Amino acid sequence: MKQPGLEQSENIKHTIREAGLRATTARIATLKLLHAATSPLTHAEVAEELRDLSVDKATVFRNLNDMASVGLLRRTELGDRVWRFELVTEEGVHRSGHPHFVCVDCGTVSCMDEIKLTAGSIRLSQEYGEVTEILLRGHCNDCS
Amino acid sequence: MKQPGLEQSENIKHTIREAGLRATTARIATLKLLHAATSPLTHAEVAEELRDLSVDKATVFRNLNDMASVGLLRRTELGDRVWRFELVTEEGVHRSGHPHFVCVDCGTVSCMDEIKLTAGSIRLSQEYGEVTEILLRGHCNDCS
DNA sequence: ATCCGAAACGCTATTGAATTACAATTTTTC
DNA sequence: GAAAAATTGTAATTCAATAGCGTTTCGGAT
Repeated sequence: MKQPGLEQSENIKHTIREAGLRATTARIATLKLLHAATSPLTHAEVAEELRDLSVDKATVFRNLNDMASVGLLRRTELGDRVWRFELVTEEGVHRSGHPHFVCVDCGTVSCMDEIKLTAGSIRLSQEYGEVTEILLRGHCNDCS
Repeated sequence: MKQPGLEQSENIKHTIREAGLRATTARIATLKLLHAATSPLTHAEVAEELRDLSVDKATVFRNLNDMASVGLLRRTELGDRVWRFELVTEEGVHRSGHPHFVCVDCGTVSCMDEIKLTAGSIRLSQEYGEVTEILLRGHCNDCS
């Protein structure tokens, strides 16, 4: 009989190390939490959940930011001055710089892969600069 | 010879009163400032400009928020946990939200008035939801 | 398996935008 | 011009987020 929890931990460890970070218990727990979550979580929410493991708030902040900066997580701001974090899945292909749609109500981030804003972006680049991220905010169909 | 400054003040006074607020010097100065600005201004920027008139920071905060809540200003959050305010003009393009370009290096915000993402947005709305804000991030021409 | 340097942690203090309490002042209306 | 109500100044406060620093832990090399 397999032990799914253990196997998941090993996968997560591997993922963290692949990203160039050390696989600490706090980081593993953070990723597990975000993996189970159905919407982006705030610093405070993650810190609350990890308090049982006696993980300090500052550590949670640092880990979330660090993992976001290496591409494991996506950091979004919904308009209430609070950062929210969600897992960047393998198949999500966050790399290629496609637009994102963020629901300001539930925080869900949708990747608009198929939308072609490329031509417009190129035209914009000459006027304003190099566009690295396109973000649309609004109320998603589930929330409105 | 007309006095354009005075006339503008009278118009602004009228606008403020129409919105149901009292036309105080701080509010008039704030609207004049935002009228002359080419991009949204932060609380801090407005407060800095109004310091000569010995207007307190708290007053600037309150006035900006109050005028935003009655529809004279638009309050936006561009991802750096700082509110920015811009004029909502009666006739202009500013009526409906226009895209913003934010330089991730220097923080400068540009209003992309002339860019027409409207058609695309309408099309997107059916797929994802109601788009209320369009934001582009990147490196502006001065920084790259 | 043990060692060691770098990375990460816990704790505490600090920043900075934004908000609030309350008394004093200004604006509007009569 | 005077009274009522809205607005302001001052100072204190909140809260997310960040930074300093000594200690601990991780992970590759011996």
